[in-house]
Amino acid sequence: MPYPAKTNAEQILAAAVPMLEQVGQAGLSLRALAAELKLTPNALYRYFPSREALLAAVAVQAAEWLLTDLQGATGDDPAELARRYLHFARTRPALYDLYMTCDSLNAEQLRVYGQLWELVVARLLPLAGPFSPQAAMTLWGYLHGMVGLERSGVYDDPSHDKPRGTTTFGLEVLVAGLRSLNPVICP
Amino acid sequence: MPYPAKTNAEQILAAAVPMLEQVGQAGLSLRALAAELKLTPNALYRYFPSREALLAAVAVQAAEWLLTDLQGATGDDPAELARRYLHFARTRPALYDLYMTCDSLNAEQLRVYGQLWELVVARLLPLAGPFSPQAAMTLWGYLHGMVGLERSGVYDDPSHDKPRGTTTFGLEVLVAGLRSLNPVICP
DNA sequence: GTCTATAGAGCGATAGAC
DNA sequence: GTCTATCGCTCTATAGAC
Repeated sequence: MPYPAKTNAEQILAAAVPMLEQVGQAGLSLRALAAELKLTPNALYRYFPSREALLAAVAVQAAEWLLTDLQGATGDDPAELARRYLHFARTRPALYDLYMTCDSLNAEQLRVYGQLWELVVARLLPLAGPFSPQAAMTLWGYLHGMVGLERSGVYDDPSHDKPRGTTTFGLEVLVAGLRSLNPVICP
Repeated sequence: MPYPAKTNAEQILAAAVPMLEQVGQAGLSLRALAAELKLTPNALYRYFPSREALLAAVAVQAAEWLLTDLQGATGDDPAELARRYLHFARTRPALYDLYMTCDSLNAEQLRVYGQLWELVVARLLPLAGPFSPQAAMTLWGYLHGMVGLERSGVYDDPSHDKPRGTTTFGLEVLVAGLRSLNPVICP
């Protein structure tokens, strides 16, 4: 055959991830990705029908990695879960962004997202009991927000001494609040 | 004079705000903005040296509006402050985004941001006392995160019944947690 | 399955006339 | 201060040869 396969979907994804981390979601172009793989841009369309589909595949990859990370948390302490979540978001910001904002996932791809949600709800059961879903959403929102604040650089503003290490402080406040709302469950 | 002034900085900003809300930060183009004002793209450069400078001016405008909204909150209840913050972020999402992510502000422009910070810290003094800065950052992070979650559509996922109305729930948890950490200040 | 070539569109910013 | 004209660059996606 005159044109043997030079690549495959896995290879393309593997090249897309570090490139995404460098240039961000909006900056990732099929042209640059193809060049990195020493291909013409057109070749990628054999494996992904559109740029959007490729990004969706990367988002699923990100969700799977995050799931694996969170599954590694042992015990009932939500702080361990939070620590791992923050580590992923901080060390792979563009991947985390894509995971949070990608809205072109099909039903099959959404399953990983569901697994993540269920894992967190299950881990918060000992702390929050029947309020576990609400607690999970609250914790998720808090962590997601702190990641955003850290990234926007509000800690670096020298003129209005922002407190350092607030992320941990807030987490303790949150856990304390959950405990106080469930004195029976968590005596 | 053959070419009298057809516009000014205020008018340009006034046109930029609704256009930003429609197309988002990345989608705002000088060409479209100029067309809206019935000008050629080049005319805008008399009033703003670059697209980035124009966006910075809009971000400051956004911060000023948010400050005015928050100043309208009376009493010591953080829920009122939170309600107004959420209302701004929900009703003017692109403006809120720009306010949170714009990183090309000069020192003068950053002053409004400082005023916002100081207002929140002051309002949280009765609740958190000496921990007021940490409490402010925690509350800010939580609200910012919930805005992001709401926007990413996690509440709409039908397959994994996410709890509704969690934003209020989490706020109460947060306040309860702050109270429990400061039993002396808030008996 | 990859290639060349191109369609078709977008953008920020600048030069110089008036 | 606004205009015309343009530079120089970006991109996704498609058509058809091999």
